[in-house]
Amino acid sequence: MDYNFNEIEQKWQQYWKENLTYKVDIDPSKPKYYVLDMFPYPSGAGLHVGHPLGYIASDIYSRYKTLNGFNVLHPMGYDAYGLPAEQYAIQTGQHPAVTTEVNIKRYRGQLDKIGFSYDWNREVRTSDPHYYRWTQWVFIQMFKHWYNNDTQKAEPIDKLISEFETKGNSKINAACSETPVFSAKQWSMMNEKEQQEILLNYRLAYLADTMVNWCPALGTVLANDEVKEGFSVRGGHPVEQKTMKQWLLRVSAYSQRLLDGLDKLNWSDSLKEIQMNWIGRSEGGEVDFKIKGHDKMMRVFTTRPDTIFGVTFMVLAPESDFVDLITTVDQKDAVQEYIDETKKRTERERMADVKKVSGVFTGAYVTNPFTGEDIPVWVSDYVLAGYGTGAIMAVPGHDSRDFAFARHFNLPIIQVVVKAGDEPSDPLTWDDSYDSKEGTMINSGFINGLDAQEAIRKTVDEIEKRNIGTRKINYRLRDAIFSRQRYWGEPFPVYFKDDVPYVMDESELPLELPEVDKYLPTEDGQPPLGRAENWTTKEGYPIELSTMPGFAGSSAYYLRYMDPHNSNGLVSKEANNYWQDVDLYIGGTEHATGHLVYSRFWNKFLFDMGLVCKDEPYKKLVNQGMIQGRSNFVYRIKGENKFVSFNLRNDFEVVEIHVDVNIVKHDVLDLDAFRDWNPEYKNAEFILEEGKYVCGWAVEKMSKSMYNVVNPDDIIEQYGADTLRLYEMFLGPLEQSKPWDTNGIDGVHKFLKKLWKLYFNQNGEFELSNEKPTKEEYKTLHKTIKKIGDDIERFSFNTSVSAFMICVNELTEQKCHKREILEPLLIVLSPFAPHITEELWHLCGHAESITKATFPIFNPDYLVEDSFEYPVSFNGKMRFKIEFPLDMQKADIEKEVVKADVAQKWLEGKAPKKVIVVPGRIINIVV
RNA sequence: GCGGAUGUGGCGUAAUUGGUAGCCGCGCUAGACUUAGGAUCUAGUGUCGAGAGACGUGGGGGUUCGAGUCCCUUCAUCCGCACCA
Repeated sequence: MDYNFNEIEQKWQQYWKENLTYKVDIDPSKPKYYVLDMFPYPSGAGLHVGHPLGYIASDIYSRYKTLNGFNVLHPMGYDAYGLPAEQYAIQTGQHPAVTTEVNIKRYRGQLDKIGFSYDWNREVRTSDPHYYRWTQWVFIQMFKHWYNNDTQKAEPIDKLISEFETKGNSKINAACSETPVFSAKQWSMMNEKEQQEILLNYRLAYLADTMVNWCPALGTVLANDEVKEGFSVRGGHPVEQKTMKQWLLRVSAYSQRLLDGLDKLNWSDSLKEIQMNWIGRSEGGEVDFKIKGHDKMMRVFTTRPDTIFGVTFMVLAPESDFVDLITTVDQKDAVQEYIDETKKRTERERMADVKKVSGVFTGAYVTNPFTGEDIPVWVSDYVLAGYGTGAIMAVPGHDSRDFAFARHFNLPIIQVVVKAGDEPSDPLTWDDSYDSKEGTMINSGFINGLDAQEAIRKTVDEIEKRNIGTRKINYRLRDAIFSRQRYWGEPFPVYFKDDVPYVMDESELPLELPEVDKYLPTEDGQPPLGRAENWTTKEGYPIELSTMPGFAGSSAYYLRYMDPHNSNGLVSKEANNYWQDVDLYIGGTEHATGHLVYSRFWNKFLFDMGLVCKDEPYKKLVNQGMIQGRSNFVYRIKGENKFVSFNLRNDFEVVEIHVDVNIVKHDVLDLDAFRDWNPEYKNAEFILEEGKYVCGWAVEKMSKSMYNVVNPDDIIEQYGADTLRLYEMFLGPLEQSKPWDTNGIDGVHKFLKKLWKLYFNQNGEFELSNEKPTKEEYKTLHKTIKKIGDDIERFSFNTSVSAFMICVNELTEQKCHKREILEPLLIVLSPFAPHITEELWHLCGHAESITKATFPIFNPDYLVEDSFEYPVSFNGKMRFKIEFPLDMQKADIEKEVVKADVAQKWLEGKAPKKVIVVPGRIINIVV
């Protein structure tokens, strides 16, 4: 019987489905293990061969854990809301729900063919009202909570209100927007609207005027992680800065906890690094500078308070409130002109000429609290409004941006730090600022002679003593803008009364997405929901028109999988206590600053509420590398319909043209297929080399336009899912990015055929012998058991595949057809190739699925040897091998090896200087 | 500029603690079987050299009996962040 993979795979996929093989339930008798894949956005293009890489890895791990007695939760679902479906809807009028449904069906079909062990009973879709009801519900809870910096956790807003009622807000240490101080009495005097506006400053989900990333082409605002270099990540449209009233999540309240939490996580260093940079903690202090001729103080944030004696000017961000306040009459026009100029520039342009120095003097001065000197205040766009206080003290001597600015505008530069071994020098001779991370303070009054670190401490102490500032930690992490002016997303369970937002009662959930006639903004610029009829509460209050962003639905999906059908809560206590958290999360690194920050935040909030038992959601995270495309080229002779083979192309003037990789094998073009590929090439002629047309190749992104997309369905059709699974793993280390190259797939497919043959006799009948295996056969099996177990534990799946090949090669050599070897081998292989092993397992006479088997136990006794063939090196170069018993004494080996005939040649009659013997490893002779 | 990762045959890669560099596979070469081969099997395949042998893990230097692995230095590629005070 031949290995008929198509038949076998369909048969077992059907069996698994009918027998609910992969259904899991809470089972307190077994340890739990939760393996999660980052769920996909179901795009219209379907899956290409790169998408399942991580899914295959996690599936192998899940199956392995199951075989080892764990109760494994391994779910899958869809991040079904998103821009592409909506853009398509705008173009075609087709409801995004319809296209999404079609795409999901296609994804599911493709996933099923690969033979994953997902419990589909637990599938979630973010666009399903049963699901997004809980997204909305969490939003309501965030609205109803504030962050108490003293207790370092979220607390109910009611508690805050009663605090306001009794003591006002002066004693409250909250993560909040800027709010004036008020007393209990003042609070009680406020009307409802005023109170609600104050409360918005405290809520974890709040509405505020903020500078947002506005993308005109998409007609929506975007979060920071959705913008890269001034363009939208989705679609690549330009993004501009604009002030708008938007919903935000107070993620910044959790900055420190998000940072601290990283320590405990088993994530790659590079990923942690990315998150640390994104959160961007910097320690320093805030200092007040008295503005001359005003009562007000100008507060700046600095990480280097020690350099305060080196301050020669101040710089304000163009958006700073101080600009209007302090600009003198004769500088007004110049400042206004500069601000108008900067406003016109897009974020993109601003970033493009970082090196270009620009700015304008306000005419105003502040007083340095330590030197008493007057310092001019400038405005420049190198200072960001959103970071620190939007104002800086410039220390041109020791900061390269300040240095460039001072040089450009001829402002004084003072050296206040000198490195050990250096002499102070004249700043006029410098090309750049002087590195001051370490060194001794000079020209710095009371901190002169101190080491910089010590000086920082002493300066801050002094600042606090004089009550002109405080120690301060700043974070780069911004609150997340949470509204999108789009249709295809979760509606906000929010209505407006007197322009003040209120959340709906939980009983009103889910607030379902209404129908609209068009998926475009309204004529007066309102979001698409402005087109919905009766988009009001029962009482007639208008409902919020924005919808939630993509990360809303993906922030707690891992919790919902634990208890997907629960209609009383996001997740039950029972389910959460059992499944706890994700033990293994596999996905791409592209979510490092988006999803992985937001969902950690989201989870910490739920943890504060006492709803979940773990404060970090993803214990271990593995980033699979990207699968790039491998493109092929043909070379068309200019002006002719004639193509020249790769190695002859330099003899002609040619144009390089992408050719579909699916009609190229081993870089040799299928000429007939090429002629059929495009009518233009129907009559193409070819200049061949050795009778073949050889194509060029390059590694590029996998995309339709490069004709290098390889579809898993085609591979499965040709080789089967087991081959696909093995080959994806065989390509190289999981975490490394690599091009997809179908060329090597034959080897993996041959391996399966070879495996298959071990179970069949010469007449093609299934036959195993019950004979006792030889020592060698046992050794082969147990070596493999050990290797595979170790490899899976460290996600080294590529080496597993070659270990299986070695195993099958050896068993073939040994002509082993013994049940005692070949049955356990099936179990070991089954996580990788579930179909063929299931088939053979049943042929072996088992009635139950191989997934219910137990992973064989490695017995080291089978690997014990009594002698070892030592490699013998001379001065580190291996020259010959010689066998000695393993229990032979070092001294005896030393004597024996020198006596050996072959050794004489290398010793050239001389006595060795030294002989090193590492038992069981190596002998090295120094001559 | 800062941070991270990676450099090994024609190609994908292996070498888990410093101990035989190149496992496994692709491709290639030769052969067997075959009407045929994009099937199967056998042998070979890092480079140079007729050979003995020499060289060889991006380059240079070091530690060591011994370095792909450790240290210093340098180059290249990829990724992330970036006027963050």
